[in-house]
Amino acid sequence: MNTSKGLEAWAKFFVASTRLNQVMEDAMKLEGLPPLEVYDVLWTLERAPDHSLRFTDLGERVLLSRCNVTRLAEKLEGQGLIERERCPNDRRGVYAVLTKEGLKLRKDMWKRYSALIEEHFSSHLSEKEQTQLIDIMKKVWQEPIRADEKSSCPGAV
Amino acid sequence: MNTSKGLEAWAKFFVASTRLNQVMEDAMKLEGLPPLEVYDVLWTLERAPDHSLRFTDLGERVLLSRCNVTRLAEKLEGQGLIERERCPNDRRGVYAVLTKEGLKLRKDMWKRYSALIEEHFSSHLSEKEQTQLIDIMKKVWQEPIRADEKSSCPGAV
DNA sequence: AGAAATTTGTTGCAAATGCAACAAATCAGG
DNA sequence: CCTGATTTGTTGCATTTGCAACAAATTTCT
Repeated sequence: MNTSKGLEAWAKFFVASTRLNQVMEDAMKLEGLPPLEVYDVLWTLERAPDHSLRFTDLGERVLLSRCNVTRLAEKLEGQGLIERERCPNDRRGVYAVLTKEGLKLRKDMWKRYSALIEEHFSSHLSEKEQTQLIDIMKKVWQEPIRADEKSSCPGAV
Repeated sequence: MNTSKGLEAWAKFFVASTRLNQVMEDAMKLEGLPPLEVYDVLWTLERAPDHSLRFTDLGERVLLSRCNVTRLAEKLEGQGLIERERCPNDRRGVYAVLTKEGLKLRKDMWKRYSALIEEHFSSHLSEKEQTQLIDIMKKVWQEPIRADEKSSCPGAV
């Protein structure tokens, strides 16, 4: 059973993730790009079948509470990045559907975002270290398996 | 340069840190304990000389914006966890000083927090993996070196 | 010494967030 | 069917957060 080393690992992990996230957010904002949360939503929709997801599903994957999904969706719809569509089978349900503009913005954000990842993260690690990190992260957090999901592509935030 | 593997590493890193953080926060809240941000502040003060730090320094280390330091300090003071003390050398400055109650709460929180770290993080990793992770985190984020003593108290050399 | 620039903490305001209550729709089980 | 329980999305409310303006104190530079 581990004590100090495990705790030190957590501390370093926690600090690094917090700081790097902050650095990325600041850099994105500095160029007038939306926060990474928006990227996350757009990218999640892009991977989903028909570029659409029910609000509940979207919230689960993106880690937003329900009310926040409603409000964020409202805002994104106002910017023409997504559209709402009522679910035919379940009249409670609402789909968020990615628009062309949303797709374009996602790609534009990715240009900058991927460069930031490279600059502040990947470039500091050897390929071997990257592999090690991937393995370690897998052990520490396993995303629940979703039935749909297309295979990996750019930055599954 | 490398591309896909570095980006995958970032994605996994980002998701794991976000989710684990959420898990920990929820668990703490479930037991009526304050959020980890409070732990962070208390622990930062505890490590500092005389258990005290100027608001600016505190904000830098804990990653709070200035106004948030003021307000969080206000709240913690109301709960008797810290005290404010004016800086003698710089009449703009305010120190946040840890109280006995603050120290006690920090320790109580740590009992639970460390158990959560063990449960959700350390126990999933071998000692070797923990070492690897520490090394990788160091490469990816190096905390600025603080000239830790009364550094930011001007004129107090 | 004195004017300009910078730092430090506070405050008002607007936006974001979490929580709980809510109505409508669906589901479960007799 | 029918009643009660659950799910889904929305909304009101209180809290939190970030941003910008601000005054006081200090530093810088001439």
